[in-house]
Amino acid sequence: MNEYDEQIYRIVAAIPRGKVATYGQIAFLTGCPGRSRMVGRALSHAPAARKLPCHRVVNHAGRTAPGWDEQRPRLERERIRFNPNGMVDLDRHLWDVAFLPQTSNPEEPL
DNA sequence: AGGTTGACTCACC
DNA sequence: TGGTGAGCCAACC
Repeated sequence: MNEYDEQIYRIVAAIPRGKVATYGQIAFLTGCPGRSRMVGRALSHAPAARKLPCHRVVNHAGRTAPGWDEQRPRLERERIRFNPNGMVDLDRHLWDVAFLPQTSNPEEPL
């Protein structure tokens, strides 16, 4: 695994229970905004041994990953709400790390 | 080497 | 809301 993937995994591991993050958000936190596709790829290849909460990552619209039917039940198990259209209610559950003070380092796990 | 493919996003309709 | 098209970039034919 390369350093960039490691960085992504660290950030994903820091997503709190009951919250979700978007691929773009994570790409931004790695210092490489615009690389959301790379985030998706890294997560799709994430080793199971890491036991990452990758179900807490959705796309910018709140849609869950295509072809992964277990993601939604997992989210609902943490009391995350879905809109009638099948999207995560981002207004309610989006990880608000972007609003943290600058003094905190989002790349450090909590 | 060059075309295709994605767990994506944005700007427009 | 939802569709489309362009930009994106590493992995994979």
